[in-house]
Amino acid sequence: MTGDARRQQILQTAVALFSQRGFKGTTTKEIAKAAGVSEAMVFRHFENKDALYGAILDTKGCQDGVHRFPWEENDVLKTAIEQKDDFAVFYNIAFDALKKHQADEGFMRLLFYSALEEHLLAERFFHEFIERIYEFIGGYIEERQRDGAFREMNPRIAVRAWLGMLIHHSLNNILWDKKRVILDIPNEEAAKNFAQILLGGIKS
Amino acid sequence: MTGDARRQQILQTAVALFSQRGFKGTTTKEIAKAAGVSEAMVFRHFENKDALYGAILDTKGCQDGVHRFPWEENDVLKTAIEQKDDFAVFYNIAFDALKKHQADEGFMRLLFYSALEEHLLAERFFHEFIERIYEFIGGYIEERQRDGAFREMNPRIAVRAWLGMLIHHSLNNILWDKKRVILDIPNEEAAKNFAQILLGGIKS
DNA sequence: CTCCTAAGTAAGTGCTTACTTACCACGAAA
DNA sequence: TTTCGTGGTAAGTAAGCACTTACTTAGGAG
Repeated sequence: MTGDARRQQILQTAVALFSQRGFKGTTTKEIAKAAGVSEAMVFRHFENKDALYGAILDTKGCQDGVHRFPWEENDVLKTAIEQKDDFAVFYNIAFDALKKHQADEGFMRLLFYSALEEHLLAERFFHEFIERIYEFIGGYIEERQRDGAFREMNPRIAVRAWLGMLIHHSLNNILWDKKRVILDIPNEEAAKNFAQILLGGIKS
Repeated sequence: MTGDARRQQILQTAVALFSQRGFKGTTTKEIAKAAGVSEAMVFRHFENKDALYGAILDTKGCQDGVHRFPWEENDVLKTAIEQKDDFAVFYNIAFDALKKHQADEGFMRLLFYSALEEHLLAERFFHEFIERIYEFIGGYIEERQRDGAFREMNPRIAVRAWLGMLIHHSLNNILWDKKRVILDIPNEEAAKNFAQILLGGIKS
């Protein structure tokens, strides 16, 4: 196996373990064993445990789908924004996000762990990704306020409420209500209802 | 110092440390040092590290104010519910919750840690506390739907959206945006805006 | 004064941790 | 045929971990 392939493999193995047990709860020995190599190989490819964790957040953050911005690649959403079809805009943002959260539970757990453990790389992720979400969605709301379509209010509070619905719903599904005892609905229905609630709440 | 007093003191010290660093991230030596005793004293009072963690979740979950229900002790909220003053109901629920989250950051962090670590006491808390919140707020919404004040929809989705706004906002303040870079608003304003958004979104 | 108990500790124990060293195998180029 | 870079490991090391042992103190009862 080439060095690069092995590096990738160790990385993937580490994602799975860190997301299940957290940073402190995962040992380098476990990672090596799960990847089918000796512990020394882990340290040949990554300077130390921290660097491995950093590399995960780097590649996960940059390459994988989780934090590409939906309005940069989702054509349905792009035309909805151009046409100022408010329901379609928020429905598609929600549907897109819920789908991605569901598809990458491991990364969600990882991010949550690193926020609790106060890893500085979690901080970086939030500043690079979340701040831009507030800017983009907040910007759209501001534009629609100028159009007279939405009422006057701090757009960032609306974004906070909106992301709250989405992220909290995913968090429930991943962490607290895995069996869907309290609420068991498909993503389409959640997206539709959340979009209706938000729009009803911020329209003029 | 009496045995009981020391036990309580070790417990409190451990809460602070576990909530900051998680279970695996906290050593028994650190707990002992922070409590000003030798490590052996920790193990005299608690059989092992796990038992110490269990004792924390027990006392925190049962005795402290975090999970008393606001509609059982907040008089302003109780009269608002009787008079079906929808804004006052949701404003007070929000204000109460945000205040409690802010006052007990440590317990919030502990709960999230134990959810990630899949500690069964987190599960117990969820079923004893969160399920009853869905029942109560969901019940109120249903009643107002029968009155014709709220539109037809699954009340639990409305509750999910509502709790999402509140919990996500607290989570942001505790975990991701401690410096309030993205959004810096007092609890009153957050409660007011969230209540307005929800009510606008579910009214007939 | 003696004995007993409860609060307390210094100094371990054996195991695990992150990380290192010194070495091997093998295929391709010189 | 030698040489050399690359992918790989066995066997460490020092520090840190949860937990224990063997001991000391202090106060109160007989």
